[in-house]
Amino acid sequence: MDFLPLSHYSNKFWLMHKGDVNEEMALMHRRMAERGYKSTPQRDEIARWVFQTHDHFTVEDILEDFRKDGKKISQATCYRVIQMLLQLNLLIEHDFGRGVRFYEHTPGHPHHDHIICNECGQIFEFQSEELENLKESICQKNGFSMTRHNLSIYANCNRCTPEEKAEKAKKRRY
Amino acid sequence: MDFLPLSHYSNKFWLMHKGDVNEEMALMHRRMAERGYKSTPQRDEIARWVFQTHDHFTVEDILEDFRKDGKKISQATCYRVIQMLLQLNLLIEHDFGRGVRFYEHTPGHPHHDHIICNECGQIFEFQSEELENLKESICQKNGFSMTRHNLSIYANCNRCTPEEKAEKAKKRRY
DNA sequence: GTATGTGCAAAACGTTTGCAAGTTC
DNA sequence: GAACTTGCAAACGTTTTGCACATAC
Repeated sequence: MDFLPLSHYSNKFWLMHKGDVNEEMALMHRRMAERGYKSTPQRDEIARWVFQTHDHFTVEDILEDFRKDGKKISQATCYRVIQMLLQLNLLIEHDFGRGVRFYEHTPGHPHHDHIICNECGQIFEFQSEELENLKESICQKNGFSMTRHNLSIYANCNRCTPEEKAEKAKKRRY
Repeated sequence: MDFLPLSHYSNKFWLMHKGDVNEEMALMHRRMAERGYKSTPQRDEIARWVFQTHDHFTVEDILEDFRKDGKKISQATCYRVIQMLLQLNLLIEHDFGRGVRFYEHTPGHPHHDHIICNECGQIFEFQSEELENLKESICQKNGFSMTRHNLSIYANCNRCTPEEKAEKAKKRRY
């Protein structure tokens, strides 16, 4: 069991991957070409944002940043590009039961599970080989071929003080 | 690892618990009294439906059955009663990423995880003590006190033929 | 030039809420 | 009779869609 260095505490781990963004863009363009998707400035702009973000994000997060930067890309396009990235297997979708869909890009981001703090809303990631093997073997034994899985553990973290929790909970939009 | 006899194949397992409905109603009334909720015909009617249903259901499922039976209970009330049952810990909520919330009642229904078939949409249940222990130990080791968790495995089942899958997929609303 | 993608506004979806009227205790 | 619950319709927040215009190849 390994806890990844978490983007919420420090995103050093992921920043080491910064150089990958161009690689991921190239990968995307290859897959787009294969499937007949055309390359457009909007798609590139959104994809670059996505590949640069090493955290769980919502569509609103993208739009907010674009508004701040004065970039005008419509909401509809944004949703459509996210759908495309999902189709190209460059993104995965999470539903943490907060009424919004969260996304994270997959290239360079190995499978992991999530722990969501009930109190402060922070999303933590962890990996457990043992857990992965167990899931796989449960499926195999019972005649399922697993395509993806999603373990969300809701818990109370001991990472912040009650005061910090209250403050973070207040700031949470979702 | 045990596969429960699944309500989707046969609900014999759960039907054995049929006699519990009145017990569950009594439990609900006790908890309602404790917390100052008043007893109303609508609450009883909805609760009875919930406790009689040994399957994953949506609010729309309840309303549909009531419409069929000519029972007039408003949508708003239905949502409100579900919220109450959640508060009373008689119900748990699942989000299988289909845009609707699924519920199942907890009394007499031990914790289990889910496998959702990508092709036919059926929801299967299983229990694994090993898996539960592993989740618990991961949390403990890392300073989280787990309150609940949610493992959804998406897979292709081998339970029905391609034709049946196509047919079931067509019927799926969610 | 044709097929595809974009932006806008409107619709769709499940869910929640404000309020007046009705019910419970 | 005070407090709570209901039903209706309207509002909500996120996501999707229809359509006219623009762009990519």
